[in-house]
Amino acid sequence: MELPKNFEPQSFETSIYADWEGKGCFTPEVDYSKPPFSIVIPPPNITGQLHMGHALNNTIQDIIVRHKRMQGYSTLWLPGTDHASIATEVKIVEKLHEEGVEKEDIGREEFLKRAYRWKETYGGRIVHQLRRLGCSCDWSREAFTMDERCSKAVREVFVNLYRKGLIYRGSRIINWCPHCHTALSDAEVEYEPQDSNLWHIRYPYTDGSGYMVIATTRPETLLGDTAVAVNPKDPRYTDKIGKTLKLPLTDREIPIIADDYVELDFGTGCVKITPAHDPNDFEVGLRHNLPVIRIMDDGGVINENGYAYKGLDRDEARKRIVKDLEELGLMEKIEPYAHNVGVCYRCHSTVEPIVSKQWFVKMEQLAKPAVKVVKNKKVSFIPDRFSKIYFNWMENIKDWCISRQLWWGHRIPAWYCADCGEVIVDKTDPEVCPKCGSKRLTRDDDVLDTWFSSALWPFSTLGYPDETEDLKYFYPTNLLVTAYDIIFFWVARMIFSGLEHMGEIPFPEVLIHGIVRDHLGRKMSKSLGNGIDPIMLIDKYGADALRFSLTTGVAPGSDIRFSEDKMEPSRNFLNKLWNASRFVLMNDEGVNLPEIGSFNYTSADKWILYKLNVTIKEVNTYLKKYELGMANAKLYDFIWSDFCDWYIELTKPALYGDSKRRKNETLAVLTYVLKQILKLIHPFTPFITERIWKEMGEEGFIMLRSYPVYSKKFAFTAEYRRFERVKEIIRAVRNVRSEMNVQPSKKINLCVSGEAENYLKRNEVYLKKLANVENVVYVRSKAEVEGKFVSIVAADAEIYIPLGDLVDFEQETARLQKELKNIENEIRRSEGMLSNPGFVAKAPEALVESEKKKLAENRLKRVKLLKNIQDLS
RNA sequence: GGAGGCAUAGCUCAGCUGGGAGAGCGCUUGCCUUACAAGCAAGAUGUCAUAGGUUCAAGUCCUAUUGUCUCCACCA
Repeated sequence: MELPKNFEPQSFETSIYADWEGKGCFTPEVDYSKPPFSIVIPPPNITGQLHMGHALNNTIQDIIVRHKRMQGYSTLWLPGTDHASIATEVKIVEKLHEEGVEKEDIGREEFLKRAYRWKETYGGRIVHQLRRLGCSCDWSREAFTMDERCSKAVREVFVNLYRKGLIYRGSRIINWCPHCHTALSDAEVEYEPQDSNLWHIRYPYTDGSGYMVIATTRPETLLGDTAVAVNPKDPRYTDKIGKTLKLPLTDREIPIIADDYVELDFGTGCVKITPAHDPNDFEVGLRHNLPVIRIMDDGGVINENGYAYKGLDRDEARKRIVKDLEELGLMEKIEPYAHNVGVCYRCHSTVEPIVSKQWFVKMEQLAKPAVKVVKNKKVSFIPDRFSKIYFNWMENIKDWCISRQLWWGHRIPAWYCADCGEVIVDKTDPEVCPKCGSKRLTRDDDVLDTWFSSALWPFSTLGYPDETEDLKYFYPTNLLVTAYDIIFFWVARMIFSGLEHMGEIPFPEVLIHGIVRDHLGRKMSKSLGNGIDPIMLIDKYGADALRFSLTTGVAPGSDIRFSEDKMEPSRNFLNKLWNASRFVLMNDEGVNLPEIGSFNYTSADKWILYKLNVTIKEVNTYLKKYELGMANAKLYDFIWSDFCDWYIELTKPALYGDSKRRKNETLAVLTYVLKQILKLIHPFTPFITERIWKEMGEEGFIMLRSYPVYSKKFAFTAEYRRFERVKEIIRAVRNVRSEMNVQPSKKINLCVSGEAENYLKRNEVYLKKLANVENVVYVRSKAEVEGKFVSIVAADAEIYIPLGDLVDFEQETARLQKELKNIENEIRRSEGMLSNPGFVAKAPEALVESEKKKLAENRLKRVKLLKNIQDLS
């Protein structure tokens, strides 16, 4: 039983993971004698590589999952990947392009073949990286949003929604990406600030009575104008309403209409209305029954409605139109103007609002119950403030555009009859038109928004629409863990989908965490090149160190600033744990240790067992609340400070002493505490704990053992407090040694008087070992102390350290004066509180009592200090 | 325009339902003490952004201000 001298996580992490996986440790049974606990992973895109965001998200999940598993839940962490329709298609198109091929050249079927091949090659990459992280996912249940199971669920849901009238097809204004050639949902549009101009253009009245000036940021859309609007209450234009204008650069005449949408105090108060290319204008157009003229094709090129500008790209058209207007004297002025421009979240091209025929999900009816379950806390966000973000979105939601003009994804299950025009939406592919019997059916070319299938993830992965055992046992899942940036995309949609299709919430809790930023607080991104590769960190420091770093000093929901230098403290900590374990193991000579509780504990034993017990309680409490940062801190402190710095040192006299019995009893406690420690911290650092566990002479894996729980048999409160006093005295002696420049190797003697004699006698061995003391002499008063000495004052003890020539009276006086000052400050504080009648009357009694006790002790200390100072002079 | 977060030691951040300011890194001093120098021991360092308020008691609760970040909306 011995560990290698050096802590080298690289040497064991991979094989331990393979061992776990091979033995089926991650695969839970559907077992009704146990409570279930399930989490579905936020499926990473198959295009992705593990980044720090994934590392954080999955570390959090794995800690919670491992804790629950050890607590005896039948625990399922269901992994999988997302086909990421648009992201993947963009990638594959790019790759084809590099080969000199366009997707249209090879056709849909061949394209999909290649896409699947690409998925086979790269889609598993991230899944293997999760294994490196130590994620205890049940790979036997691994899902993919486009696999058979999930696709069946998608089809089921689409057809059901369609039949309920919650999915419809219609011409609406949607966001169009001219680069990806597809529609986008509102959530897929990002806004970027852009410096542009506000062009003021003259639109002449048709009656020749001058012109109206309109202001626009998009002069090229002039070609599609079908009206100019003014506010009905605008006195400048009341007499103009109903007149017509000659639309420059065209042969069209357009009316002046009145609409409240126009602001009085912006621009000129006149707005050009382009229903086909602006969402607001589209609404205005509907109200006033205006024609809708599309002037751009799907690639952002001006079409046949664009007069002389036909065939020009939208940017080029803008330049030409501005130039032509200037030449015609129709450009009143050009003002610089900064505004936000919508861009595609995948390719960052400027999004073009256009009118187009698309499929939509009607949201109003679905959103209502989804808002309600969060309002009445059936689903809670942790931290709670994120529910506001959710409400804000859900309560202002518009219909969801779900069709995408892409090939990679779930193809919409709708067929059109060429003969009668019937639309057929069904769970099985139709052979003939049910209305006219025609066989000339063509399937809709579009695929569904990627998020349509992700919305079903908590139940599609468990077998929906079939009533599988998994679905019955594990649904609803227990928790969802995700970053706040996909609350809209994903969380909200899962909630209303679960309610609609399962009739039940998908999860009662949503744990929201922050984003990993770089050391300057910037988002880690490819374009900035400031990302850190988690796999590189794992190679260098080990997965445990990465996991520990990601949970150190974090508050729920807040962002993390991360840089590589956060890895060293974690690695050092694990090295500490490694070496402490080596210490325990190397002293254990394979003898049968006595059972814990079968012998009398020493004061130090009781102290550590008490502290361990408290730590167990705290860690469980924090884990239950998902306060990983706090649990992490408690473990760190207990292991490093209490166990390593104090307890291990305290055991050395017994381990190196003559009594075999004492040695074995001490070893029994050491071993017990270490095992508890390993279990406690296992969810955070699974590899090192499993590796050490293998040397501890236990059968099986630590990951399947039960998690420590608080035990009343270690409630040694009084003993703990007394031992804390011993520690205080040890610290004080060390301090004196240091301040008096006593050589660390030099042994000193202590003279003790006061009632502390009682317990110090019993703890002498620790005093001697930890403060390097030769002899402890118990005296009545300091008169008995020989030679020059320095003194330490406690409420229940006075300690004199004869140091002969090392003692400088002046220095010693100064030291005692400083101590006196501290004590007097404390006394003043206590007196202040206790002389306040409000405090005595209203504060909790226990607090008042402890304050009184402190005051009494400090007064005693003051008296002793004053005496010692007096005696020096 | 609307909503929210953050502001604590030189740096990065903890601080739960109010009750004597903490960690890591860095810094100073001394130590290779047979688990660990990726270490041990002893230290120094804070008008907890500002101004009010509530309370016996405020880093913690309330209000306002300043700075900063984010999300939503998107007025042409």
